[in-house]
Amino acid sequence: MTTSPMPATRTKVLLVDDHDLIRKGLRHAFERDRQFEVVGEAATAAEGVRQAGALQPDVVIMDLRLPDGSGLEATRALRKSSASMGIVVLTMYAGDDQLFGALEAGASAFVPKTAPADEVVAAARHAASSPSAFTAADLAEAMKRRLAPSGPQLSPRESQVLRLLADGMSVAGIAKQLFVSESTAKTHISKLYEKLGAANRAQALMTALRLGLLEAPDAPKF
Amino acid sequence: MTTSPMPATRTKVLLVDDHDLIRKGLRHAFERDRQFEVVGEAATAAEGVRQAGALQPDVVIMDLRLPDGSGLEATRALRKSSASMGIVVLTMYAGDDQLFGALEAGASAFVPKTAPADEVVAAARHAASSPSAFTAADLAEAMKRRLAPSGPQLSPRESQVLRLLADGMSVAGIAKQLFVSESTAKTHISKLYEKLGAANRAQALMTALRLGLLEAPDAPKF
DNA sequence: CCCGCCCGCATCCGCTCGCGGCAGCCGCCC
DNA sequence: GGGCGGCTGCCGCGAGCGGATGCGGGCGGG
Repeated sequence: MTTSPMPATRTKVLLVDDHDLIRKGLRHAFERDRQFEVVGEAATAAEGVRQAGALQPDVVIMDLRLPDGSGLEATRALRKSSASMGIVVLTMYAGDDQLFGALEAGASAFVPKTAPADEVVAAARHAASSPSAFTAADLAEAMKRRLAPSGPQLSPRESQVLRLLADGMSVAGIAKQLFVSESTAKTHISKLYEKLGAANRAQALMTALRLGLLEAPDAPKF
Repeated sequence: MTTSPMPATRTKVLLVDDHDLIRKGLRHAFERDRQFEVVGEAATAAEGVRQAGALQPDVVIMDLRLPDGSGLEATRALRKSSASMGIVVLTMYAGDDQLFGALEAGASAFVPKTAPADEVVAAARHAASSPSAFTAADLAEAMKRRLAPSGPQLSPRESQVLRLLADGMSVAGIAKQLFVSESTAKTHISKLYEKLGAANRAQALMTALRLGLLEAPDAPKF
């Protein structure tokens, strides 16, 4: 435990979040603690990585949802450039399955934005001292979620077929796309049905969507 | 324009947002301005309405996504109890179509959380003086989005058929469910394809999902 | 009043789909 | 080495699907 105060050099913090309000909230929280010094703010992943390179912060507070791409990518980049940097990942949704991704990307801690501001500071404190340490609870939960249910495993071929089915392709079309005979395409489709417990295209697509095996069409809301 | 400063009595502000970080950011922003005084914070819609009744704030900052229901409901309730209260609606997503809903519910302003903190304060200032005034830009955009594209209109029967298709039902099954002949079911399906520009079930389902005509299966994320 | 739309029903036709069965190839594990 | 499971590939069959077209009734707006 680094319980001893650090009078000379304070822990440098970089805030990466596209919401100005959140950044200001974080800054407010950190500035109340004399251990920390907020050395920069960034609203995008790219800007965050750039500033991290320039400012060499001890801890980065990283939002996962950023306008120019995933905060996971940025986290990966940061971890690659520095193994000792503390990276606290913030996420909007508490039950986010991206926890697992954050772990893989090399985050040091994972805090939902619903948590009180103090908790972010506490996580940052912890991350500054032991940057590669998720809490046991975090790990346990992530593992439980990933390993237990793990829907049906699709072969590469089946995944391709699934995506083509989602495009409304016919058997003939799929066969052409994959350079195989129609019979083969049909076999793949049948296997797909079997694994998904579906009896036809419609059920297969809906089930695949439900299991996250297929990218949701995600309307532009108009 | 109430440009004159208010030395005696300051504008009372109530913050309603389930994220502590955001609340702290807002509080920070408002406390820098001597016109305002943050008189309360609430993390839920119910608590927000309760505090609004007790504290009688001049302006309420209201998040739309709250744990115990929509901020829209709370906004409606507040507006019902007081026509003169300023209500600034905050939302996470800039292009949120809930802008329209916020307008209907009686909000005074609409600010995305990506906006700089100052803008929220500015909106609150504006809302305090003219609580029922959306900006022209807000209105124009909401109208444009609502009236212009408005995807294909499905008849009630077609919507039913669409939902049954999503369940993987066959023509015969659909006919039985709807107590009509198979011919009729087929007719509806054909009409559906026509309206959705689809040639088969798969395309119809994906298009319907993309247009928001069909509830996404939305996995429990494990 | 007529026109357009939604609903319901029907027939014909050709094509596609989904199913069952079969088999070669590869990697893994005993 | 031999067995086994998964991926890939192929065939034929019957049922279901999609397209085109026609008919009628009810309801609402120009």
